[in-house]
Amino acid sequence: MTNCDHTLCKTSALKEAERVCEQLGARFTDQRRNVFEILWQSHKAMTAADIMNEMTNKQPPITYRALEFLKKSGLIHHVTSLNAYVGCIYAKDPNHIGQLLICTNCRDINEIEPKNAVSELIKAAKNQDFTPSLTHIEMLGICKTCNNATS
Amino acid sequence: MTNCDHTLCKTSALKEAERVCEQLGARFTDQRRNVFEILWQSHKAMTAADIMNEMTNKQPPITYRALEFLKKSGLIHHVTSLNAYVGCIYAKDPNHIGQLLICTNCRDINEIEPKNAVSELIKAAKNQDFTPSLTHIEMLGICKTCNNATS
DNA sequence: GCTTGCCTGTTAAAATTTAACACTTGCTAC
DNA sequence: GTAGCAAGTGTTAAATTTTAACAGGCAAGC
Ligand SMILES: [Zn+2]
Ligand SMILES: [Zn+2]
Ligand SMILES: [Zn+2]
Ligand SMILES: [Zn+2]
Repeated sequence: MTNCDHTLCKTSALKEAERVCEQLGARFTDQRRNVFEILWQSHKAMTAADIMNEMTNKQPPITYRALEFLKKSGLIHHVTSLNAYVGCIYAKDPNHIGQLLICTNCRDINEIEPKNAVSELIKAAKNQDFTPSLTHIEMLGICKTCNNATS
Repeated sequence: MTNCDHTLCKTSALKEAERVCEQLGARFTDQRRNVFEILWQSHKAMTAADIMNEMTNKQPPITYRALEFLKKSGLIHHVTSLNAYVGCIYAKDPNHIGQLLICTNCRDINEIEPKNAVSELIKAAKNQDFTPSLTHIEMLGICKTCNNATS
């Protein structure tokens, strides 16, 4: 997501977050907004500690509770291979499966949407009589920008 | 992997581990073997603590070092969404991408091999000029056995 | 105004992972 | 065979990450 109009990107994410909370009958409180805005400063993965350091109220439970809420609400993704977090750009679609291209050099994350890969996986799961509930797809590697920089 | 002849399964995994170490010019030491055999008692995900509890030498660094080695050597997978580990059944192929069906009820893991899903992902990555190095594909859900049990 | 449920603030503690460093072991070169 | 080296271990402790527990506050509905 290096080529986004990020001001716009962030604004619309905030709008979407408010809408989702409204719909869930939950509140988009100061703490939750604080975490959300910090994450949306960029598309880079941030650990809980990274986020906590930038928060107004820096106490661990505050941070973890907000992260937990945002994750459950589908507003952010937990990047399991880095144990970090990133804002979700498909929050509109609560059933989408996050497919993350994660740059190990700059930690920038590009969330893509190839339905094909997912449908192949679901097909394979069905073959094994496996009923999926939550899927993580994460590719670690080097992004376009970092690739160009080193060459 | 509920339908495997597990004695056989485990024996051949051990053979393979010895071969891989040989080839890497590394040693399959007592500690590494200890961790490996504990993991291969079943196809269930085990946390570092689970494993440590069953080891002869129960000191954290011993456990973590062995896990690190086995992971780097491609003999086990780190199951990032559970922060746990499981033996790899495709260790012969050092370049394969682990695709794990993880039962959240019994923690049993079925490693599958649909090349289609992977090739779709790689295609998508290429479209973004992203150079992948390590990919995690993990589906959490309910396995066949557990499904039948509850119905 | 009072209840009820959600959310916060605060203090600790538990769980997980890593650093540092001295020591041992197996191998190779002399 | 023995000196030197790299790989692996043992041990102590600390850093990092995550969670428990509980008291208090705030907003919406009766
Ligand atoms: Zn997403
Ligand atoms: Zn990058
Ligand atoms: Zn594997
Ligand atoms: Zn199961």
